[in-house]
Amino acid sequence: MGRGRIEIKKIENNTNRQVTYSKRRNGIFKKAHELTVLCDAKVSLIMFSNTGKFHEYISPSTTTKKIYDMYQTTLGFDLWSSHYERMQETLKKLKDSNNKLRREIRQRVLGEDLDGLDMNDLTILEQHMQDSLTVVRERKYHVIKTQTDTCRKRVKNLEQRNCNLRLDYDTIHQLEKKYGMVENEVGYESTIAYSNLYGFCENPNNNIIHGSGYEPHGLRLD
Amino acid sequence: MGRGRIEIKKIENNTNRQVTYSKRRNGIFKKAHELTVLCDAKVSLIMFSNTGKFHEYISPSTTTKKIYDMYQTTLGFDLWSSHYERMQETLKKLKDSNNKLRREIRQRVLGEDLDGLDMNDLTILEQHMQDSLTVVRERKYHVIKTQTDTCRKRVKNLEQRNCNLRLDYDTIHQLEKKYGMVENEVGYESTIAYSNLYGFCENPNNNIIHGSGYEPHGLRLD
DNA sequence: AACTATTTATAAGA
DNA sequence: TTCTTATAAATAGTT
Repeated sequence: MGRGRIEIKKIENNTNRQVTYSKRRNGIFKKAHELTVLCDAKVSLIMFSNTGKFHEYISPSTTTKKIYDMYQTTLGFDLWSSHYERMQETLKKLKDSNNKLRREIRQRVLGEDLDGLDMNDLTILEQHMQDSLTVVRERKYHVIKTQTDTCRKRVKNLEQRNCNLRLDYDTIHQLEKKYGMVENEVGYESTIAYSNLYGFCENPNNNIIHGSGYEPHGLRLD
Repeated sequence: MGRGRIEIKKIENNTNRQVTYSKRRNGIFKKAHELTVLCDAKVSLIMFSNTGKFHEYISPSTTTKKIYDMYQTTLGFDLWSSHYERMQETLKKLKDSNNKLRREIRQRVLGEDLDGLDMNDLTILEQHMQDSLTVVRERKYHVIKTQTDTCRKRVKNLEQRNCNLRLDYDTIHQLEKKYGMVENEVGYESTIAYSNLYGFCENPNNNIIHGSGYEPHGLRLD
Protein backbone atom coordinates (compact mmCIF):
# COMPACT_ATOMS: atom_id res chain seq x y z
CA MET A 1 0.00 0.00 0.00
CA GLY A 2 2.03 2.73 -1.25
CA ARG A 3 3.86 3.75 -4.33
CA GLY A 4 5.31 0.31 -4.55
CA ARG A 5 4.92 -3.03 -2.85
CA ILE A 6 7.53 -3.78 -0.16
CA GLU A 7 8.91 -7.05 1.03
CA ILE A 8 8.23 -7.80 4.71
CA LYS A 9 11.78 -7.90 6.00
CA LYS A 10 13.82 -5.62 8.20
CA ILE A 11 14.31 -2.16 6.68
CA GLU A 12 18.05 -1.70 6.73
CA ASN A 13 18.04 2.06 6.11
CA ASN A 14 17.91 3.59 9.56
CA THR A 15 15.95 6.73 8.75
CA ASN A 16 13.57 4.84 6.57
CA ARG A 17 12.93 2.28 9.24
CA GLN A 18 12.23 4.94 11.83
CA VAL A 19 9.78 6.73 9.53
CA THR A 20 7.99 3.52 8.68
CA TYR A 21 7.84 2.64 12.39
CA SER A 22 6.23 5.97 13.15
CA LYS A 23 3.69 5.74 10.35
CA ARG A 24 2.72 2.14 10.93
CA ARG A 25 2.64 2.61 14.68
CA ASN A 26 0.02 5.30 14.23
CA GLY A 27 -1.83 3.05 11.83
CA ILE A 28 -1.89 0.14 14.22
CA PHE A 29 -2.95 2.34 17.13
CA LYS A 30 -5.79 3.69 15.04
CA LYS A 31 -6.82 0.14 14.17
CA ALA A 32 -6.63 -0.89 17.80
CA HIS A 33 -8.83 1.98 18.78
CA GLU A 34 -11.33 1.25 15.99
CA LEU A 35 -11.50 -2.36 17.10
CA THR A 36 -12.10 -1.24 20.66
CA VAL A 37 -14.99 0.97 19.62
CA LEU A 38 -16.54 -1.04 16.81
CA CYS A 39 -16.45 -4.39 18.57
CA ASP A 40 -16.49 -3.32 22.20
CA ALA A 41 -13.21 -5.17 22.70
CA LYS A 42 -10.42 -4.64 25.17
CA VAL A 43 -7.03 -4.15 23.62
CA SER A 44 -3.61 -3.75 25.17
CA LEU A 45 -0.91 -2.85 22.68
CA ILE A 46 2.62 -2.31 23.94
CA MET A 47 5.45 -1.58 21.57
CA PHE A 48 9.17 -1.01 21.92
CA SER A 49 10.97 0.33 18.88
CA ASN A 50 14.32 -0.78 17.66
CA THR A 51 15.84 2.06 19.68
CA GLY A 52 13.94 1.16 22.84
CA LYS A 53 11.28 3.82 22.54
CA PHE A 54 8.07 2.85 24.25
CA HIS A 55 4.49 3.38 23.08
CA GLU A 56 1.25 1.84 24.17
CA TYR A 57 -2.42 1.77 23.41
CA ILE A 58 -4.93 0.63 25.96
CA SER A 59 -8.69 0.51 25.49
CA PRO A 60 -10.27 3.32 27.49
CA SER A 61 -12.57 0.93 29.33
CA THR A 62 -9.69 -0.88 30.99
CA THR A 63 -6.12 -0.68 32.24
CA THR A 64 -2.95 -2.49 31.37
CA LYS A 65 -2.94 -4.07 34.82
CA LYS A 66 -6.46 -5.40 34.32
CA ILE A 67 -5.56 -6.79 30.91
CA TYR A 68 -2.57 -8.59 32.40
CA ASP A 69 -4.68 -9.95 35.23
CA MET A 70 -7.16 -11.29 32.69
CA TYR A 71 -4.27 -12.61 30.64
CA GLN A 72 -3.03 -14.55 33.64
CA THR A 73 -6.45 -15.88 34.48
CA THR A 74 -7.07 -16.90 30.90
CA LEU A 75 -3.76 -18.66 30.45
CA GLY A 76 -4.16 -20.21 33.88
CA PHE A 77 -0.67 -19.48 35.01
CA ASP A 78 0.87 -16.73 36.97
CA LEU A 79 3.27 -14.63 34.95
CA TRP A 80 5.07 -13.42 38.02
CA SER A 81 4.59 -16.54 40.06
CA SER A 82 8.31 -17.10 40.06
CA HIS A 83 8.64 -13.69 41.62
CA TYR A 84 5.92 -14.43 44.13
CA GLU A 85 6.91 -17.94 44.91
CA ARG A 86 10.42 -17.02 45.93
CA MET A 87 9.03 -14.23 48.07
CA GLN A 88 6.47 -16.52 49.67
CA GLU A 89 9.20 -19.03 50.39
CA THR A 90 11.43 -16.41 51.95
CA LEU A 91 8.48 -15.20 53.96
CA LYS A 92 7.71 -18.66 55.22
CA LYS A 93 11.32 -19.35 56.14
CA LEU A 94 11.57 -16.08 57.98
CA LYS A 95 8.36 -16.78 59.85
CA ASP A 96 9.55 -20.22 60.87
CA SER A 97 12.89 -18.87 61.91
CA ASN A 98 11.18 -16.13 63.84
CA ASN A 99 8.95 -18.56 65.67
CA LYS A 100 11.88 -20.76 66.59
CA LEU A 101 13.83 -17.78 67.85
CA ARG A 102 10.85 -16.56 69.83
CA ARG A 103 10.35 -19.95 71.39
CA GLU A 104 14.00 -20.14 72.22
CA ILE A 105 13.81 -16.74 73.84
CA ARG A 106 10.65 -17.68 75.71
CA GLN A 107 12.40 -20.75 77.03
CA ARG A 108 15.82 -19.39 77.66
CA VAL A 109 15.23 -15.77 78.44
CA LEU A 110 11.87 -15.74 80.09
CA GLY A 111 11.78 -19.29 81.37
CA GLU A 112 8.39 -19.83 79.71
CA ASP A 113 7.07 -22.48 77.34
CA LEU A 114 8.87 -25.34 79.04
CA ASP A 115 5.97 -27.79 78.86
CA GLY A 116 7.35 -29.92 76.03
CA LEU A 117 10.74 -30.46 77.63
CA ASP A 118 11.68 -33.60 79.54
CA MET A 119 14.26 -33.99 82.29
CA ASN A 120 17.12 -34.29 79.86
CA ASP A 121 16.14 -31.18 77.89
CA LEU A 122 15.72 -29.25 81.09
CA THR A 123 19.10 -30.32 82.43
CA ILE A 124 20.82 -29.29 79.18
CA LEU A 125 18.91 -26.01 79.13
CA GLU A 126 19.85 -25.34 82.73
CA GLN A 127 23.50 -26.02 81.96
CA HIS A 128 23.41 -23.68 78.94
CA MET A 129 21.82 -20.93 80.97
CA GLN A 130 24.33 -21.43 83.74
CA ASP A 131 27.18 -21.18 81.24
CA SER A 132 25.75 -18.01 79.69
CA LEU A 133 25.24 -16.51 83.10
CA THR A 134 28.88 -17.22 83.86
CA VAL A 135 29.91 -15.47 80.65
CA VAL A 136 27.80 -12.44 81.51
CA ARG A 137 29.22 -12.34 85.02
CA GLU A 138 32.74 -12.59 83.69
CA ARG A 139 32.00 -9.77 81.33
CA LYS A 140 30.58 -7.74 84.19
CA TYR A 141 33.66 -8.27 86.31
CA HIS A 142 35.83 -7.39 83.35
CA VAL A 143 33.93 -4.11 82.99
CA ILE A 144 34.23 -3.45 86.71
CA LYS A 145 37.96 -4.11 86.60
CA THR A 146 38.41 -1.78 83.64
CA GLN A 147 36.41 0.92 85.36
CA THR A 148 38.22 0.65 88.66
CA ASP A 149 41.57 0.64 86.91
CA THR A 150 40.58 3.83 85.17
CA CYS A 151 39.47 5.27 88.50
CA ARG A 152 42.74 4.35 90.16
CA LYS A 153 44.69 6.03 87.39
CA ARG A 154 42.59 9.19 87.74
CA VAL A 155 43.10 9.14 91.49
CA LYS A 156 46.85 8.62 91.14
CA ASN A 157 47.00 11.44 88.64
CA LEU A 158 45.04 13.81 90.87
CA GLU A 159 47.19 12.90 93.85
CA GLN A 160 50.32 13.70 91.90
CA ARG A 161 48.93 17.03 90.70
CA ASN A 162 47.84 17.91 94.24
CA CYS A 163 51.26 17.08 95.64
CA ASN A 164 52.87 19.36 93.09
CA LEU A 165 50.41 22.11 93.91
CA ARG A 166 51.11 21.79 97.63
CA LEU A 167 54.84 21.84 97.06
CA ASP A 168 54.47 24.97 94.95
CA TYR A 169 52.29 26.54 97.60
CA ASP A 170 54.75 25.65 100.36
CA THR A 171 57.63 27.08 98.36
CA ILE A 172 55.79 30.35 97.80
CA HIS A 173 54.76 30.43 101.48
CA GLN A 174 58.36 29.94 102.61
CA LEU A 175 59.54 32.64 100.25
CA GLU A 176 56.88 35.01 101.56
CA LYS A 177 57.93 34.29 105.15
CA LYS A 178 61.62 34.62 104.33
CA TYR A 179 61.21 38.02 102.70
CA GLY A 180 58.60 39.26 105.20
CA MET A 181 55.99 39.73 102.53
CA VAL A 182 53.12 38.47 104.73
CA GLU A 183 50.44 40.83 103.51
CA ASN A 184 47.48 38.68 104.35
CA GLU A 185 46.98 36.37 107.32
CA VAL A 186 47.46 33.06 105.61
CA GLY A 187 49.27 30.95 108.20
CA TYR A 188 50.51 27.38 108.24
CA GLU A 189 47.23 26.13 109.72
CA SER A 190 45.20 27.26 106.75
CA THR A 191 47.76 25.64 104.49
CA ILE A 192 47.12 22.34 106.26
CA ALA A 193 43.40 22.90 105.97
CA TYR A 194 43.77 23.56 102.25
CA SER A 195 45.78 20.42 101.89
CA ASN A 196 43.20 18.37 103.74
CA LEU A 197 40.46 19.75 101.61
CA TYR A 198 41.83 17.70 98.74
CA GLY A 199 42.97 14.90 100.99
CA PHE A 200 45.76 13.58 98.80
CA CYS A 201 49.48 13.13 99.46
CA GLU A 202 48.83 12.69 103.17
CA ASN A 203 47.16 9.36 102.47
CA PRO A 204 47.76 8.16 98.92
CA ASN A 205 45.61 5.03 99.37
CA ASN A 206 42.51 6.95 100.35
CA ASN A 207 40.67 5.98 97.18
CA ILE A 208 38.05 8.67 97.18
CA ILE A 209 36.14 7.90 94.04
CA HIS A 210 32.50 8.23 95.02
CA GLY A 211 30.71 10.77 92.90
CA SER A 212 33.44 10.58 90.28
CA GLY A 213 30.88 9.57 87.63
CA TYR A 214 32.18 6.01 87.57
CA GLU A 215 29.68 4.00 89.52
CA PRO A 216 31.48 1.21 91.41
CA HIS A 217 28.18 -0.62 91.92
CA GLY A 218 28.88 -1.27 95.58
CA LEU A 219 31.89 -3.45 94.88
CA ARG A 220 35.19 -3.08 96.64
CA LEU A 221 38.06 -2.14 94.42
CA ASP A 222 40.44 -4.84 95.64
CA MET B 1 -12.28 0.52 3.44
CA GLY B 2 -14.88 -1.66 2.12
CA ARG B 3 -17.99 -1.46 0.09
CA GLY B 4 -18.98 1.55 2.11
CA ARG B 5 -17.53 3.82 4.71
CA ILE B 6 -18.52 2.96 8.29
CA GLU B 7 -18.83 5.17 11.30
CA ILE B 8 -16.48 4.26 14.15
CA LYS B 9 -19.02 3.37 16.81
CA LYS B 10 -20.11 0.12 18.38
CA ILE B 11 -21.64 -2.30 15.89
CA GLU B 12 -24.97 -3.18 17.43
CA ASN B 13 -25.69 -6.22 15.26
CA ASN B 14 -24.21 -9.11 17.14
CA THR B 15 -23.18 -11.30 14.23
CA ASN B 16 -21.88 -8.36 12.31
CA ARG B 17 -19.78 -7.23 15.24
CA GLN B 18 -18.31 -10.66 15.66
CA VAL B 19 -17.43 -10.90 11.98
CA THR B 20 -15.83 -7.49 11.99
CA TYR B 21 -13.91 -8.40 15.14
CA SER B 22 -12.56 -11.51 13.49
CA LYS B 23 -11.56 -9.72 10.31
CA ARG B 24 -10.01 -6.69 11.95
CA ARG B 25 -8.27 -8.82 14.53
CA ASN B 26 -6.48 -10.67 11.76
CA GLY B 27 -5.68 -7.35 10.14
CA ILE B 28 -4.19 -5.88 13.26
CA PHE B 29 -2.18 -9.03 13.97
CA LYS B 30 -0.79 -8.91 10.48
CA LYS B 31 0.14 -5.26 10.96
CA ALA B 32 1.75 -6.04 14.30
CA HIS B 33 3.81 -8.77 12.74
CA GLU B 34 4.83 -6.58 9.82
CA LEU B 35 5.91 -3.85 12.22
CA THR B 36 7.92 -6.38 14.17
CA VAL B 37 9.76 -7.54 11.07
CA LEU B 38 10.08 -4.29 9.13
CA CYS B 39 11.18 -2.14 12.05
CA ASP B 40 12.75 -4.72 14.30
CA ALA B 41 10.30 -3.71 17.04
CA LYS B 42 8.91 -5.64 19.96
CA VAL B 43 5.14 -5.76 20.10
CA SER B 44 2.78 -7.22 22.65
CA LEU B 45 -0.84 -7.20 21.56
CA ILE B 46 -3.43 -8.65 23.87
CA MET B 47 -7.12 -8.56 23.00
CA PHE B 48 -10.30 -9.65 24.68
CA SER B 49 -13.45 -9.67 22.56
CA ASN B 50 -16.83 -8.52 23.67
CA THR B 51 -17.58 -12.11 24.62
CA GLY B 52 -14.36 -12.55 26.57
CA LYS B 53 -12.46 -14.45 23.89
CA PHE B 54 -8.72 -13.98 24.23
CA HIS B 55 -6.16 -13.50 21.47
CA GLU B 56 -2.62 -12.26 21.54
CA TYR B 57 0.28 -11.42 19.34
CA ILE B 58 3.79 -11.29 20.68
CA SER B 59 6.92 -10.53 18.66
CA PRO B 60 8.91 -13.72 18.20
CA SER B 61 12.05 -12.18 19.65
CA THR B 62 10.46 -11.67 23.07
CA THR B 63 7.86 -12.86 25.57
CA THR B 64 4.85 -11.26 27.15
CA LYS B 65 6.58 -11.40 30.53
CA LYS B 66 9.61 -9.58 29.16
CA ILE B 67 7.46 -6.90 27.57
CA TYR B 68 5.63 -6.46 30.81
CA ASP B 69 8.87 -6.18 32.73
CA MET B 70 10.12 -3.57 30.25
CA TYR B 71 6.81 -1.81 30.57
CA GLN B 72 7.24 -1.57 34.30
CA THR B 73 10.81 -0.42 34.05
CA THR B 74 9.89 2.19 31.47
CA LEU B 75 7.01 3.57 33.45
CA GLY B 76 9.16 3.43 36.56
CA PHE B 77 6.55 1.98 38.81
CA ASP B 78 5.62 -1.46 39.90
CA LEU B 79 2.27 -2.47 38.50
CA TRP B 80 1.75 -5.16 41.10
CA SER B 81 3.19 -3.05 43.84
CA SER B 82 -0.11 -3.22 45.67
CA HIS B 83 0.39 -6.96 45.73
CA TYR B 84 4.01 -6.75 46.64
CA GLU B 85 4.23 -3.76 48.92
CA ARG B 86 2.60 -5.34 51.90
CA MET B 87 4.65 -8.44 51.34
CA GLN B 88 7.84 -6.42 51.15
CA GLU B 89 6.89 -4.61 54.33
CA THR B 90 6.15 -7.84 56.14
CA LEU B 91 9.41 -9.20 54.86
CA LYS B 92 11.35 -6.23 56.16
CA LYS B 93 9.64 -6.32 59.53
CA LEU B 94 10.32 -10.01 59.87
CA LYS B 95 13.94 -9.52 58.98
CA ASP B 96 14.33 -6.76 61.53
CA SER B 97 12.54 -8.76 64.16
CA ASN B 98 14.70 -11.73 63.33
CA ASN B 99 17.88 -9.74 63.73
CA LYS B 100 16.75 -8.36 67.06
CA LEU B 101 15.83 -11.83 68.26
CA ARG B 102 19.14 -13.21 67.12
CA ARG B 103 21.01 -10.48 68.91
CA GLU B 104 19.00 -11.11 72.02
CA ILE B 105 19.78 -14.78 71.80
CA ARG B 106 23.44 -14.11 71.19
CA GLN B 107 23.48 -11.97 74.30
CA ARG B 108 21.27 -13.95 76.57
CA VAL B 109 21.67 -17.50 75.42
CA LEU B 110 25.21 -17.63 74.20
CA GLY B 111 26.62 -14.81 76.27
CA GLU B 112 28.09 -13.23 73.14
CA ASP B 113 27.85 -9.75 71.69
CA LEU B 114 28.05 -8.02 75.05
CA ASP B 115 30.39 -5.26 73.90
CA GLY B 116 27.79 -2.51 73.76
CA LEU B 117 26.48 -3.07 77.26
CA ASP B 118 27.50 -1.01 80.27
CA MET B 119 27.48 -2.02 83.91
CA ASN B 120 23.83 -1.27 84.34
CA ASP B 121 22.79 -3.29 81.29
CA LEU B 122 24.96 -6.16 82.39
CA THR B 123 23.53 -6.15 85.90
CA ILE B 124 19.98 -6.17 84.56
CA LEU B 125 20.86 -8.90 82.06
CA GLU B 126 22.47 -10.94 84.80
CA GLN B 127 19.40 -10.58 86.99
CA HIS B 128 17.10 -11.65 84.12
CA MET B 129 19.22 -14.65 83.39
CA GLN B 130 19.33 -15.56 87.05
CA ASP B 131 15.52 -15.30 87.24
CA SER B 132 15.08 -17.45 84.14
CA LEU B 133 17.52 -20.00 85.47
CA THR B 134 15.48 -20.15 88.65
CA VAL B 135 12.31 -20.74 86.62
CA VAL B 136 13.98 -23.54 84.66
CA ARG B 137 15.27 -25.10 87.86
CA GLU B 138 11.83 -24.90 89.44
CA ARG B 139 10.39 -26.54 86.36
CA LYS B 140 13.03 -29.25 86.60
CA TYR B 141 12.24 -29.98 90.23
CA HIS B 142 8.57 -30.02 89.39
CA VAL B 143 9.23 -32.64 86.73
CA ILE B 144 11.34 -34.65 89.15
CA LYS B 145 8.61 -34.49 91.78
CA THR B 146 5.97 -35.62 89.30
CA GLN B 147 8.14 -38.51 88.19
CA THR B 148 8.94 -39.68 91.71
CA ASP B 149 5.30 -39.42 92.74
CA THR B 150 4.40 -41.65 89.83
CA CYS B 151 7.13 -44.06 90.88
CA ARG B 152 5.84 -44.18 94.43
CA LYS B 153 2.35 -44.93 93.25
CA ARG B 154 3.61 -47.75 91.08
CA VAL B 155 5.57 -49.18 93.98
CA LYS B 156 2.59 -48.94 96.35
CA ASN B 157 0.41 -50.63 93.77
CA LEU B 158 2.86 -53.46 93.24
CA GLU B 159 3.22 -53.95 96.98
CA GLN B 160 -0.51 -54.24 97.39
CA ARG B 161 -0.79 -56.73 94.55
CA ASN B 162 2.05 -58.80 96.01
CA CYS B 163 0.44 -58.84 99.45
CA ASN B 164 -2.78 -60.13 97.95
CA LEU B 165 -0.90 -62.79 96.02
CA ARG B 166 0.88 -63.98 99.15
CA LEU B 167 -2.35 -64.11 101.11
CA ASP B 168 -3.93 -66.18 98.37
CA TYR B 169 -0.92 -68.48 98.29
CA ASP B 170 -0.98 -68.93 102.08
CA THR B 171 -4.67 -69.72 102.04
CA ILE B 172 -4.20 -72.37 99.38
CA HIS B 173 -1.20 -73.81 101.23
CA GLN B 174 -3.21 -74.05 104.49
CA LEU B 175 -6.06 -75.78 102.69
CA GLU B 176 -3.68 -78.26 101.11
CA LYS B 177 -2.17 -79.02 104.53
CA LYS B 178 -5.54 -79.35 106.18
CA TYR B 179 -6.84 -81.85 103.64
CA GLY B 180 -3.53 -83.73 103.37
CA MET B 181 -3.17 -82.88 99.72
CA VAL B 182 0.56 -82.26 99.91
CA GLU B 183 1.51 -83.75 96.61
CA ASN B 184 4.71 -81.78 96.08
CA GLU B 185 7.32 -80.69 98.62
CA VAL B 186 6.47 -77.00 98.88
CA GLY B 187 7.16 -76.10 102.51
CA TYR B 188 6.84 -72.91 104.50
CA GLU B 189 10.50 -72.00 103.82
CA SER B 190 10.00 -71.83 100.11
CA THR B 191 6.94 -69.70 100.70
CA ILE B 192 9.12 -67.25 102.59
CA ALA B 193 11.70 -67.38 99.84
CA TYR B 194 9.02 -66.63 97.26
CA SER B 195 7.81 -63.76 99.34
CA ASN B 196 11.32 -62.36 99.68
CA LEU B 197 11.89 -62.69 96.01
CA TYR B 198 9.49 -59.81 95.50
CA GLY B 199 10.47 -58.12 98.71
CA PHE B 200 7.23 -56.33 99.39
CA CYS B 201 4.87 -56.43 102.39
CA GLU B 202 7.77 -57.39 104.67
CA ASN B 203 9.28 -53.93 104.17
CA PRO B 204 6.85 -51.54 102.50
CA ASN B 205 9.39 -48.69 102.50
CA ASN B 206 11.97 -50.59 100.50
CA ASN B 207 11.57 -48.31 97.51
CA ILE B 208 13.05 -50.53 94.88
CA ILE B 209 12.67 -48.39 91.81
CA HIS B 210 16.00 -48.51 90.04
CA GLY B 211 15.67 -49.81 86.53
CA SER B 212 12.00 -48.94 86.50
CA GLY B 213 12.43 -46.78 83.42
CA TYR B 214 11.98 -43.58 85.40
CA GLU B 215 15.42 -42.12 85.80
CA PRO B 216 15.64 -40.38 89.18
CA HIS B 217 18.66 -38.38 88.02
CA GLY B 218 20.61 -39.17 91.15
CA LEU B 219 18.16 -37.44 93.46
CA ARG B 220 16.77 -38.97 96.59
CA LEU B 221 13.02 -39.44 96.62
CA ASP B 222 12.43 -37.73 99.97
C1' DA C 1 5.31 16.85 7.78
C1' DA C 2 2.53 16.67 3.40
C1' DC C 3 1.40 14.54 -0.96
C1' DT C 4 -0.28 10.85 -3.78
C1' DA C 5 0.10 6.67 -6.49
C1' DT C 6 -0.53 2.42 -5.17
C1' DT C 7 -1.19 -1.37 -2.14
C1' DT C 8 -3.79 -3.26 1.49
C1' DA C 9 -7.69 -3.90 4.48
C1' DT C 10 -12.17 -4.74 4.88
C1' DA C 11 -17.67 -4.03 4.57
C1' DA C 12 -21.17 -6.03 2.51
C1' DG C 13 -22.87 -9.69 0.11
C1' DA C 14 -22.79 -14.55 -1.14
C1' DT D 1 -16.42 -19.04 9.02
C1' DT D 2 -14.69 -18.15 4.33
C1' DC D 3 -14.65 -16.11 -0.36
C1' DT D 4 -15.47 -12.28 -3.30
C1' DT D 5 -15.14 -7.70 -4.65
C1' DA D 6 -16.01 -2.84 -4.59
C1' DT D 7 -14.28 0.58 -2.14
C1' DA D 8 -12.12 2.86 1.95
C1' DA D 9 -7.90 3.27 4.30
C1' DA D 10 -3.04 2.87 4.90
C1' DT D 11 1.23 3.87 3.49
C1' DA D 12 5.96 3.84 0.44
C1' DG D 13 8.26 6.77 -1.95
C1' DT D 14 8.71 11.38 -2.99
C1' DT D 15 8.82 16.33 -2.18
